[in-house]
Amino acid sequence: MPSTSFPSASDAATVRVSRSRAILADEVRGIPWIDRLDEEERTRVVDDLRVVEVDPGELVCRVGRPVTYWFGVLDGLLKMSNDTALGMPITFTGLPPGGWFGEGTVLKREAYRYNIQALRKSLVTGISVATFHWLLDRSIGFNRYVMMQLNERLGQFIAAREIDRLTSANERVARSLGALFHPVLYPGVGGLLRITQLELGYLVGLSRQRVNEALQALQVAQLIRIEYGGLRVLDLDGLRRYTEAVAAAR
DNA sequence: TCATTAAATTGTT
DNA sequence: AACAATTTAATGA
Repeated sequence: MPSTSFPSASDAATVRVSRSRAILADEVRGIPWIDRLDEEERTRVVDDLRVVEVDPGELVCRVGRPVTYWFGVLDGLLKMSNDTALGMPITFTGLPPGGWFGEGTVLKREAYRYNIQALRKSLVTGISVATFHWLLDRSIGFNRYVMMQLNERLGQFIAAREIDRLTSANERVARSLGALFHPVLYPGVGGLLRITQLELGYLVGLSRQRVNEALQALQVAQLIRIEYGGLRVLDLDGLRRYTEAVAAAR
C-alpha cells in the first residue's frame, strides 16, 4: 500500500446500485433533514433510500454520468474533486458524515460535474431523483434544507478558492479543517472529526509529514486536539482566522 | 471479561 | 521513505 499516491479517479471502479441494500432504522437517524418531513413523506423516503458500502478509492459518482441519486454520507469520508483541463485533479472539499451532495445537478437533471471518491471505507446512502423532486414539490421543510445546503456550499467553494491561494501549509490545513467542521453542513461530525493524517493529506494535497507538523502547530495554538484517528476542535473561529503571523507572535 | 496478537496510526528522522 | 512507538481492533480462551 503506497502512501504517496491515491488511486486516481480515472482508473477507479464506480459503485454499482446493485450492491445497495435498504436502510436500517438506526441509520435513518444519521440523516439531518429527515426530521423536517411529515409521516407520509418519511415513509416514502425511508422506502426509497438505498445504502451501499464503498471501499477506499471507489467512486460514488463520476463526472459526466447521468444523475441517478442525491447522495449523503452516513459514515466514513469522501472526497469531492474534479479534473482540470490539464488533467490535474483539484480537490474541492471533503465530505464527512452528515454531508449531502449533488443537489445542484439533481435539481437541473444534468450530469454530475465532479467525482466523488471514498478516502476510506464509507457508508453512503441516497434517494432517487424522482423522490427528490417529489419532496421538493410538497415539503417546505425539505426546500428550506436544500436552500440552506446550496447557500452553504457556495460559501465552501469560495473558501476553497481562497485556500488554494494560500502558500502556508499550516494555514491551508487550518482552513480546510474549518470547512470540514462546518456544523450546519456536516452535523454528523460533532466535536470530533474522524480523519487520519494520511487522509487529510490527500484532501489538502500535502504529505502526511507536513500535515502532522501543521496539526501540531494548531494544537500548540490551542485550536485543536490531536487524537488517535481523529481531531477534536477546541476553537472553530480560531481555526478559520488562523494565520502564520498569529502563530509567530506567540 | 481478559490476555494476546495483529493492524492501524502517529511521531520522528 | 523508513522506522519505532503508541493506540485500537480482533481473536480466542
